[in-house]
Amino acid sequence: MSTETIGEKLRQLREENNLPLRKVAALIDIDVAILSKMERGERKLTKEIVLKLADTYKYNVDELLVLFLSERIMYEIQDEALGEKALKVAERRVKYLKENKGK
Amino acid sequence: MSTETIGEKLRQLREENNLPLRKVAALIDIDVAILSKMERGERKLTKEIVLKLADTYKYNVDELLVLFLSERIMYEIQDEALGEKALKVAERRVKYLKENKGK
DNA sequence: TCTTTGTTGACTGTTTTTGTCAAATTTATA
DNA sequence: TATAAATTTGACAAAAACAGTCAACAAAGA
Repeated sequence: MSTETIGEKLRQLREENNLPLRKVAALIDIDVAILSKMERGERKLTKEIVLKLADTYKYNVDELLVLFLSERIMYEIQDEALGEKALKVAERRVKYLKENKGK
Repeated sequence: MSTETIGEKLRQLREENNLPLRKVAALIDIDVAILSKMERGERKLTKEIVLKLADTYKYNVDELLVLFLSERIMYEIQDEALGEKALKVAERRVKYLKENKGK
């Protein structure tokens, strides 16, 4: 099971592409410092940045987005004892909403 | 399936106990306006408030907390197409963390 | 050593959130 | 209806969270 954070994943991708922070930051138009912090989890990523980076590295966008979203979800439940139950309830509700969408 | 929000649930509980906002607000030491907004979903609830209200109404704390947490989770994924997948990934990760807790 | 790369922290301004309050509205009851 | 009780609403200010900019610093390589 993959236990890496999205930040770690993005750093890995950047290194595989042999791109320095400086260049990637320029490509997606943000400050080097911010990108550095995002890769290390010191700053939260945004959906937009994730999309731009997926494009930059030509990497599966959905996989990155799922990782990104799941991390935000995990942040919400932190170390809550009831986290797992809450996840299951949320899942049921999402399914319910999907079935009744547009209604 | 229960599709009510935690706010609606809390309002229902308050009414079942025949308590006016004024009194409950005084009991848990917050402003009436805030409690009113929380019940109607205009203000986000906090874990602390949920705990205090469960106590005030003598209602199952875990049930309310799960509702509370799942609502925050749903807020994170909103109308994301990948929301359901992200939930599943989060679930796997929580389980993984549980198994390896303390390590 | 010089150069490139990455990290860190301070500083600024902006947005978001929070608490407080009073006026306005709704609801219930005498 | 008139009065009181209950609830809602919006304005305001304080506090907290967040985002972008920059320069100094540290690490690693050529």
